[in-house]
Amino acid sequence: MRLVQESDYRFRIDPYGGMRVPGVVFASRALLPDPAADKSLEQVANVATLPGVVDASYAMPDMHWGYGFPIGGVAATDVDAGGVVSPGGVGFDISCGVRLLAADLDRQELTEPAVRGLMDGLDAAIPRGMSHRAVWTLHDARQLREVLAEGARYAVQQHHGVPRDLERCEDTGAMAGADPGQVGERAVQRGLGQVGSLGSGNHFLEIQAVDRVYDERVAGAFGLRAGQVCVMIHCGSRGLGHQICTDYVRVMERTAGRFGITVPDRQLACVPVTSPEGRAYLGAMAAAANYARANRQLLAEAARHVFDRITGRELALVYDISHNLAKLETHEVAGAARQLCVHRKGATRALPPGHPDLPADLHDAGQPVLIPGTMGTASYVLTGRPGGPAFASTCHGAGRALSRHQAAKVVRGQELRRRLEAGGIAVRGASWRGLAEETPEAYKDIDTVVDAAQGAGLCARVARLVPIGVVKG
DNA sequence: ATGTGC
Repeated sequence: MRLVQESDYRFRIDPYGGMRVPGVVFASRALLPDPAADKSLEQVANVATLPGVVDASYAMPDMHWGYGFPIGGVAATDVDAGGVVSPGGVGFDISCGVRLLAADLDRQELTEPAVRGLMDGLDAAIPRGMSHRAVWTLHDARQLREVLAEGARYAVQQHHGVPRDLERCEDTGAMAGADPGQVGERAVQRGLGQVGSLGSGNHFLEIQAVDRVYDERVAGAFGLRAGQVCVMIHCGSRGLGHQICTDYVRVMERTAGRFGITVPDRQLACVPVTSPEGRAYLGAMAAAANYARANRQLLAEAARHVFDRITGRELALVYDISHNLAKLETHEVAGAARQLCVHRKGATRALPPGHPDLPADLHDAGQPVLIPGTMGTASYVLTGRPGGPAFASTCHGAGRALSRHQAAKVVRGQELRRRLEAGGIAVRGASWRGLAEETPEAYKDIDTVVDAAQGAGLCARVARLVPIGVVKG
């Protein structure tokens, strides 16, 4: 493989083997993965072999090794030119994403006892880890179908939220094309008892404060100001999305050959978007996306109740955006508008100012892009930039540098909690082992990743947030 | 990420 540096934050992999387009990696030299330990550059090249792929197989600065596609990967296929959809291009945690809420409260107003009260309240109110608890217990599969079809809209209809919330959700809270009938029985069973639960791994709910504002005008449009207290929620579609991914990888492994498709890695199993199997996957995937949105809506409501009880203040939704999704979008390719299936896996949509899909009050500001940091480190709010080079996409987080196993050997959970609390960050975990696996040393530096993303022209910084307290899945 | 593996 030949990796050519094109500019400070852009590398090109020239086509070789079956690659139909080049690979493009947006990163500084220091952020590039170590090929001895991480095969994600090879994965960028593998993705470039997929039928119908256009422009390039892209990777964001937080890229690392994933299932088939790299995490931090963006690839678009031309729907009307035999373009494929691949579950590995979305990931197991379908529509994993981030929701940010802003309190009408400044950091200085938040006393020590209030922080403790909030953290204890959230500790009790936010189901997480491997427990079987959730905010909502659905009556039956019929009610789950409503969640799968209508997402956060259904939660708001059921009075778990206010209509304004939906204006600040991607796709106003429900992805079109969701087809609950394509969701298998096992996925349904796993999904029934998990609406309103964080899960584990890198999922969290944090109380944060706006540490720095880079663009006052855009931050103001997003409802953010320096010193403001916020709540960030990072979670996905739990066992339901995982089961859907498992089921459809299996279906596509069986049927890809029927369409004459061969791939360099069986984890890239895919079928044409327009095939019955492709349509079925996209219908089930959109249903899982809606499940994840309802999940975040319910957890936000739980946090609102705690904030109201302890501080008497409200939480306004800034935005809710996914970073694991395939979407049918229109983009210009070689001067012509084409319908594309844009896979973003560990990559965030970043609509620029003026984009027609933005709500009217964000027209001049662009889409809020929410980047969750590692436990104990900063998170970012960004916005899209006109003429962005990767189908209006940017990074999604810090990106793992050590495996879970390696991370757990670096530090013990108890010690990590003491360290964070000594640094003024309150911690409410789910398990000591889970905490240790998420130690900041196991991740790349978020500030460096965001520098590279902005330097590559993918996005622009709006605000930096720092943690006050973390409720860890 | 995941009732953490075939």
